[in-house]
Amino acid sequence: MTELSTRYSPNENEDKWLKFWEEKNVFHAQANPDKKPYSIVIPPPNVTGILHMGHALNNTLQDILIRYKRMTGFETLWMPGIDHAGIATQNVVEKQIAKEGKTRQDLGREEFLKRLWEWKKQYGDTIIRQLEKLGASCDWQRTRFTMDEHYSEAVRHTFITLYEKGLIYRGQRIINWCPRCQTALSDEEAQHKEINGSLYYIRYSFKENPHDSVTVATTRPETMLGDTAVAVNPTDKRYKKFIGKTLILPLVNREIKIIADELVDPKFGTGAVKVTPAHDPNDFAMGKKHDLEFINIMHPDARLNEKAGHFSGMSRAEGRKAVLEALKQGNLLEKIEPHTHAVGHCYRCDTMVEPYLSRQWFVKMKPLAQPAIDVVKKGKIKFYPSRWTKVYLNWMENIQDWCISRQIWWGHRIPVWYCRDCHNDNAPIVSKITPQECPQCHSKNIYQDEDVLDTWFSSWLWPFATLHWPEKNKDLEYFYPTSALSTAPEIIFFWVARMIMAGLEFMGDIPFSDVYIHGTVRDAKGRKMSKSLGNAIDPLEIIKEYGADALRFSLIMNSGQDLFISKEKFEIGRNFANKIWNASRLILMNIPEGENNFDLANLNNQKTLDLPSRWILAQFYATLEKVDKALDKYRFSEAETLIYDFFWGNFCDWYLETIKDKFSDKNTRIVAAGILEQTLKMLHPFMPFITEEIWHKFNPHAGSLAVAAWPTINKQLIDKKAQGQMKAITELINVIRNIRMHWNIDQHASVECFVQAKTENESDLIKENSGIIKILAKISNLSVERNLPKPKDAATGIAGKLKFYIPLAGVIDIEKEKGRITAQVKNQAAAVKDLSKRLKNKDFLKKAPKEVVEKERARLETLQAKIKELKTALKELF
RNA sequence: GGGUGCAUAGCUCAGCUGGUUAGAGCGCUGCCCUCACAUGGCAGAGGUCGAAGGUUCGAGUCCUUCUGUACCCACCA
Repeated sequence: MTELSTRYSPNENEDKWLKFWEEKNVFHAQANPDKKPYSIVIPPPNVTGILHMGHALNNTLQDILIRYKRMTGFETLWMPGIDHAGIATQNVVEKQIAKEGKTRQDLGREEFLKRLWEWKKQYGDTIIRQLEKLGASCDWQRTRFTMDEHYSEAVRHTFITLYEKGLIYRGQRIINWCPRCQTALSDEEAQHKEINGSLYYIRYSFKENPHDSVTVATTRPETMLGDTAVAVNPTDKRYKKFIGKTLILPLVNREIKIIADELVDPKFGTGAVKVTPAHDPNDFAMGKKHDLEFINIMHPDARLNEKAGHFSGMSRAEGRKAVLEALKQGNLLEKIEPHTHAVGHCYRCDTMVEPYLSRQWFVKMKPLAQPAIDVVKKGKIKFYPSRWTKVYLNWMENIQDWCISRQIWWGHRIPVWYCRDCHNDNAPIVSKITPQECPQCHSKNIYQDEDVLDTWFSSWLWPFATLHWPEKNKDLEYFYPTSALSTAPEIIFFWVARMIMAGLEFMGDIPFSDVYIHGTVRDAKGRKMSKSLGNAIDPLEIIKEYGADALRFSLIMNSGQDLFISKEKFEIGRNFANKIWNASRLILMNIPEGENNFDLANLNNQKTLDLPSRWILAQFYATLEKVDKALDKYRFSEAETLIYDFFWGNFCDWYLETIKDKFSDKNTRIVAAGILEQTLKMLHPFMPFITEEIWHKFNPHAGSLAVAAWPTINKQLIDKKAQGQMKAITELINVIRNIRMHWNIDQHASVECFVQAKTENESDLIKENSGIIKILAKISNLSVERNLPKPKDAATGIAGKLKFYIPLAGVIDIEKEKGRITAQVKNQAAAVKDLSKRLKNKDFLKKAPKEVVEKERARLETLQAKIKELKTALKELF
């Protein structure tokens, strides 16, 4: 007899098991030649991160995989770690020092970095602790940081290797510039958003003939201050005669030429385009081609600079207003049309990105992309769900060079030095260690590149740099390539694609074979959950209130696609945990102190077990088989639903209800406790805490359930006959209950039941299981006869092939009973009609598979028999 | 401008290779605080599976078109 409280309270248990797991070191992985490796690298959360629902979902998914594989005998490594998140983290600390009224420039680089490291030390492991609370079974001893010394070396090594291969170069190009963060961004970091803007039509007049003009259309009138040409399509008849003519740029009075370029679409706007080579990627290309002047009219913070004449000093928005006003004054603004277009925004601060001409470092991507395309096309790497394959390939096939330099301070400094004496801008010193002098002129007057590398330039090494690459070692050899990667769809380009390229380039092998892409967590209205919208549900709050198991279980329940979350959705997990708790409680209360070997293999002679036991064993193993299959295919919610339905719908609702008075039987105890134990194992990856808790109630001296062996399928115990027989019994009980409810029989009152069995088998089945029927349907006296006259004032029930009577003198109303049965006849009639029609169809008989025809025929017979019985019952009422 | 999802009960979603009278949770109705659990039990109501065509003996499931909706990508100013 074990005393447990009637409600499961997760908080008392969860911390206890966290400590237990840590003390027993159960999540630690070591290269072990006797086992197969299974490894996952965590998508490293930002060092600024706090746990949100997306993390909770993604890390639960990974934990399910890891715990499942650990229990099925793999040496499992789940590598945890944190990303330094360059821009994001720098922004946080900049805000912090802003409160002191200072900027990073005030502090200077060294002092600012000191503050960043202090910040990292203080807050850097917040999210790690939160992931632990979620139950994530990472090998925490290995926790990595993308700016660890080892890791930084890997980053430098990578840069140098690619540079030497000619895959990294420095170039003057138009890049995405965030005027607020004041750094370059990659194309992926500029996120396009639809803007309802305007298209402005501006007149540029000819130098020769100031009364005549060409009208250009632009969405960004302020950039006209940097125009150095107007372009038209060479085939455009309207403008052919003007090519080569000179225009006077309004407001600036610069002479600019009309050039011809097929980049110009004659159908857009007026067919004449103003060309601003320093502020637009297309114009930049034309500028190069036609040898135009590049006039940068902006400061790095997007204020107009001295090149903008008397507009200098204005912000881009003010500048636009002022330029438009000036144009209007000069009657140069022909018209304004509404126009929506997509504009890039900084993915960190949401500021509108400026296409900006500057000198940056780039990675040449095409050569890296090709092998990464091949491995996916060949199926060496598979995406789950598979539709993401196309998204990946499409991006890879159109890949652009990657801008990797950032004008911030927090990150991996670019390992490049320049010499002031020989001005080697074009032959920089690229070195893993800080050089002492210029190798050319031996000058000591050298300085390092001011910039740092894109955060993703370190993250793309994650699957192997966390294993101390480039150093050769056992772990790297054993755990690489990793097995699976789970992440959000928006990370495919940033990270997944780049890891595949890096893995192939540096390790010569894929970084993982399976990529699982999970859904987006949204609120009940379908909006993305975010702090700024104020619609976020804090997973920690759910853990506090309902427990980590409930959070995990509820999140996975509908994780097949995007999740629409509201607080009530977590009740399903809480309720299920409570159900598990109470079912365990029932069993524990009925097991003698000290009895603890419930190995199902110990059941002597399984054939002699009673029907419910044979049935529940069959149901369990059938479920296990399906759960295995679902997990192997990354069908998490399906696996979970299978266990839920089995445990609640079969084990609790039926099995436990049938054995409440049979706990004195040893076999019953073994089956009940044994199935529970096996279910706990099956459930452990989903709900690690409560399963561990109950496991130890049954096995007080056992080790962690996390390292217990996953149950193995015993196909012999999937007893089809028992499943069929139990179905007949439960159906009988259901129909009796229905009749009781229909006639408002007091729930505590017992009734009599007379069953008519047509065969010896049926009769035996009912007799053997009369105990269950009596308890579950509240029957006082159950008699089974081959031939049975209808008792007086009795209700008639048909359950499958069985007909039975329940005497209800004084309760039953003959007219109402007629109505009840007639409704049932009607209910079946439609199906009978449909079936017989199908069975008369010659094409169906000829073309459908035999089994299907047979099945339909059998169904029709059963239904017809049932209707016949119902009709007889109706007659008997007269 | 390309691409990808989704549309099934009042709500949120299952329904895998086409084959019983389409399922679950929540909500709703009725009855039960029965000694595992009211975070519970039992019974029940509720669906012409977005629309129109097509393939097939047979379509929620496959194909085409359409409508609505969500998201992703893209240097037409």
